[in-house]
Amino acid sequence: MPNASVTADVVLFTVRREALQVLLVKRAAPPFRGCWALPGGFVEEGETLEAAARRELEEETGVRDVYLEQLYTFGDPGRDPRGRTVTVAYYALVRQAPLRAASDAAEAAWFPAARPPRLAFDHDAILRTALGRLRAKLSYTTVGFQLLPAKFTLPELQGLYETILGRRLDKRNFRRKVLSLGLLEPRRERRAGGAHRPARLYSFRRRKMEILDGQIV
Amino acid sequence: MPNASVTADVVLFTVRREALQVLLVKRAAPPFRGCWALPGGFVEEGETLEAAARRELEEETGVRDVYLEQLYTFGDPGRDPRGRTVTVAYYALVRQAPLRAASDAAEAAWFPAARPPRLAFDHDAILRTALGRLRAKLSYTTVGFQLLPAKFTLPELQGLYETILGRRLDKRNFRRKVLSLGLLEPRRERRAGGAHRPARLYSFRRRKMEILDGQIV
DNA sequence: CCAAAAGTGTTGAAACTACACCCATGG
DNA sequence: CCATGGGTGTAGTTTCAACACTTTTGG
Repeated sequence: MPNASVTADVVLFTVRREALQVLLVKRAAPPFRGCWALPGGFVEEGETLEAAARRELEEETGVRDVYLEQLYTFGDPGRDPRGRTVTVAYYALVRQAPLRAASDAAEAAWFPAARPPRLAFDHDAILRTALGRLRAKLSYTTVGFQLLPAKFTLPELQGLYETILGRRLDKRNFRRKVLSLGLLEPRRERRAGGAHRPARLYSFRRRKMEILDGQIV
Repeated sequence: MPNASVTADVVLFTVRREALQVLLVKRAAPPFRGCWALPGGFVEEGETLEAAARRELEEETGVRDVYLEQLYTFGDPGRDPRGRTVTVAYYALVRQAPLRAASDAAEAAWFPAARPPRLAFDHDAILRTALGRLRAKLSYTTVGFQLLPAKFTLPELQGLYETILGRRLDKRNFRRKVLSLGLLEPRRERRAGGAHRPARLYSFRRRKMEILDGQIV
């Protein structure tokens, strides 16, 4: 006696061009046809909620192997004109942004998370919830590290935090705290980059990543 | 095109006799007939998820006006033998425990949250999740205050924290920190209680309750 | 007057914030 | 040699944990 449709939607973030970006797809079918929306869709029989979120994300955008965490469940009556729909929202983080060129079903693109276009359904509320959660978790967990590639510099890590939190951080204090966590492995190489002094590269020590949830910024 | 049943279940905690207790109901119908379970049931048409949680809680146990917060959504296939069921779990806190005598539908009773009886479905996992969340939130929010009556003493508040966290706290440090929050209004009265020195009563200043989310213990 | 719980201060350690200069590199 | 971003240390403040005795009451 099913009484509702259950969907899994994903708020996928990345950082590009000094800004937090969210992945949206253009809806190919009504309702809200042609409108931008979070990737997601109906949970299939025999499939866990998280598996549905991952499947929909990959189907619609080609993105896989992301850090994924359940966010909140939205089920107000009237949020979907087709009938009672409950969506279990997830938020996810990826390093780079290799979108599948010309995805079969829908058009997908990155948008600034702070100023997204008009969204379908109540997806703006879901996005705001995800933003709040990401900012909060950034301060007391290491989730933010998921947004960087395997090797990165400390200025890059600091810039990431500043971008998401929307405020400047003190260079010396930031370095001291991050290094004191003992999560970073300094590497011999440096970032060749610009016309100036190259920065040292670091990588993560996987072991300690899970354990630690101490406050960072 | 509904594809699942959606239920709202509630993990209601209180503190009685020096222990954290959880409210359970005995199932009157199969599956798991006669087994203890979390109060909850199907979300009705035109009803928000939270409203469903409150309604089910009151219908099955007579308890209302509780502090209620969405916890997590459980939807693994196979968690309900009747078919695909997704449950949006809430956790809730109440001060006393005025159970409705002989509720119409089900038998309801309090159990120690740490050692519950065998539970229906995956309700043991839901309970564990709620316990973890409550302990975590106790440390950095003021949710725990929801478990006390309007007037209470500092030793009572401290005992509450010790009960939930499962460890002893230093009396002087605890008082200093709690009082420094400026949330408590000392009252002229004292608790008459035992054969010993009576403790001063306090009440909450409602205004600041919502604002504050700083770490407490 | 005694048993039992309420109440009260200090000190050392650790963590946080604020702050300014030198270093290394490519052009 | 210079412009630019990378890199480093200290001092004052605040927060935290550990710790023992005096006070008030009922019996």
